[in-house]
Amino acid sequence: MVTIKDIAKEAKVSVTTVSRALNGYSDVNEETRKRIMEVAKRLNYSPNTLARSLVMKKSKTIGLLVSNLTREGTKDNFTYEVLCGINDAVSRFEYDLIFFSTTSSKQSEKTYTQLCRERRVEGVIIMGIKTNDPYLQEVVESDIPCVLIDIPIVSKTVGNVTTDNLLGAKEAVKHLLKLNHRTIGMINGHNEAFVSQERLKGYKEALAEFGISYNEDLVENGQFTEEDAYKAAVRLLSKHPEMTALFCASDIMALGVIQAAKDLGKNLPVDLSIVGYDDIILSSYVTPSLTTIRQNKYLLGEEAAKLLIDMLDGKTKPYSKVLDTELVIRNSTTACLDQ
Amino acid sequence: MVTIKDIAKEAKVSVTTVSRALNGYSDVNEETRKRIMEVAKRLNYSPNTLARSLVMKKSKTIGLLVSNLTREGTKDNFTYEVLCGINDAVSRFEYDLIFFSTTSSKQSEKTYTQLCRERRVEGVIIMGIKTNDPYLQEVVESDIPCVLIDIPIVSKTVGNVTTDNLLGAKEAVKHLLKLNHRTIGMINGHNEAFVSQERLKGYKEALAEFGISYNEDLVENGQFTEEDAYKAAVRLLSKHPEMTALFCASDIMALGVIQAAKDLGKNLPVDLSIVGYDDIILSSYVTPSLTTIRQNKYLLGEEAAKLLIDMLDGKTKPYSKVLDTELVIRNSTTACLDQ
DNA sequence: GTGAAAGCGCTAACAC
DNA sequence: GTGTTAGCGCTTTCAC
Repeated sequence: MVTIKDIAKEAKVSVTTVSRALNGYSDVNEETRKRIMEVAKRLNYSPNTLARSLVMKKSKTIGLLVSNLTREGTKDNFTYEVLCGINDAVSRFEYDLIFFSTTSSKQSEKTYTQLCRERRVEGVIIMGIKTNDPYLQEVVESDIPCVLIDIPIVSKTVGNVTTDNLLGAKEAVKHLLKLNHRTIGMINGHNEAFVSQERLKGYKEALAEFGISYNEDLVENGQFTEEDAYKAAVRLLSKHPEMTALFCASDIMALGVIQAAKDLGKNLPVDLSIVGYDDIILSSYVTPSLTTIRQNKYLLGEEAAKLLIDMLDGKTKPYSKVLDTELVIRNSTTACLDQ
Repeated sequence: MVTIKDIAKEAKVSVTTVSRALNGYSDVNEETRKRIMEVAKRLNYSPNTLARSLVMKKSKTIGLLVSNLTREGTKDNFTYEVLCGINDAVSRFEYDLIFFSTTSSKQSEKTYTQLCRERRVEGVIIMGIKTNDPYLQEVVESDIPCVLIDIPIVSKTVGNVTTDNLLGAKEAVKHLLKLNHRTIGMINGHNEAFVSQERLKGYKEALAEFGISYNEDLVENGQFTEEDAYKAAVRLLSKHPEMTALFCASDIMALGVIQAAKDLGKNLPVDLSIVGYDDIILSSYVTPSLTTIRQNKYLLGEEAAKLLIDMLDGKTKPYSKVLDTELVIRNSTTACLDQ
């Protein structure tokens, strides 16, 4: 492998000059620069970023920690789309992305800080992590710049990007309320997700605005999975036949709910209106097509990467960026005719 | 940042001994080792892989070149699932994955070899690349170990993993032939994909087996997109009203074909049987649900990573691995009643 | 069993 | 404008 030493020898200059010429410093004679460039090209030289990073203490890499890069994420295109956004932004700024392959078993062996320091990443983007993940505590205490996706923590080194989950959920439920529904259930995710907490708040606020008191009996957790949501829906609908609408904290869960309702002999959407959350591809393909709250997942990733890079460049202190959501009305919701 | 030098000082030994102790060499006194380990832990030491890689000339990283990590890939969960497989396998073998963020504009500035050498990756996995991509030629000539996904090239340093596209397509078309269809069209991808060439061969072979001569007028390219496939289907179905079945080289395209057929007033599947390829999630959700050829995308990624790592470990020479496909029969195909 | 010393490929004072 | 030198953090002969 050819090094700057080889170039130096060939061009009859010192390695310093080669380094300076290659890095575009101004204090190099135009002629020598040209000669050096020519030699570098002829020898097919590639700089060794490992060596450079070692001395500069800058690796130009961003770590990516995805705790749910699993086949379950396939239906839900969430992770993938966020990834696209991150990748596009990161590449625009000449950083490379290193994928930390972390399984829960490995987490116990290696701490978050170790993971990052070993690879000398300059910053980290984290997604899909639960609020009770042991890494999270470390992230906050660590001095490694980091941007969290969907976890509203801000510290000296930690920023985050998320969508407005409270408002999104509120809008979803208000949509149902405006359609005259008065007994509205909710299938939430799980308690270890900030988004679930926020979406529950939104649900409550919407009800309150319409003078309806909150009944915790109408809310169940579906663990963000189709199967659990199916079961939760069956329980909820059996126990509360008066329920005319259900708000689900994710489209995947709404899929399970739709199936449950069908299996219970419900005629959708007349017997039951359903609103999802996310706007995944499948939403427009299920029958009935799903009314939902759209999150711009690509933008979520892009903004996360941009925020992190701005932090790394010292252009900004960490902060919390909240993106808008949008109600998408399809065929799974209709006016309530009861009473 | 604490280094082995700090540990050496603290433990009152030389850096050599620290290095040996930390790396589990046998020729270190048990007591010294224990002391060193204890100090390392107390100082919260993390090894610097950059420095290690520099001297060892092994980076324990695998490059990932994905040329279509775009939002268009969202519908099609292909890239995502392959990625999951790669990630799982790679993490099992203690490698990390580095994502080369390559846009076509960047490709012209930096050659494939440069990209790899700069980061000193030990090997590369490439997917989504077209057969006319300028990088491909380089890949073959380069001495960097590489595994291609869905491109059947083998060289001294290049292996590949793919599914049996010829057989898959053949099975798809034979399924239609057995249902008594005799005028079967095909919407293929584009000529710059090996899989398209193979699937076309499979289509031809199936027809030949049933004594039907190939008519190129019944085949159009749909560029692997829903929109182009829609247009191609409209053209094909208008020009050939006698056509009773269509084989599509991807499910995404089949989605477009279904829409086209509906828009032309066709009653599916009675008026037109459709077979797709891939078995994406949407396939079971569209109406009618799609008969298709299933590819195990996760396995594709997993096998690619395993092959590459085996090559890196010198356990095997590069070779071509072909995975099986499976016909999944749903509601978009039915017996032909014509004649 | 342990240490001194060289070197991986690069950048950056500092001198000239 | 260019070269000398030191050093980034680590591994690895080689000698003791």
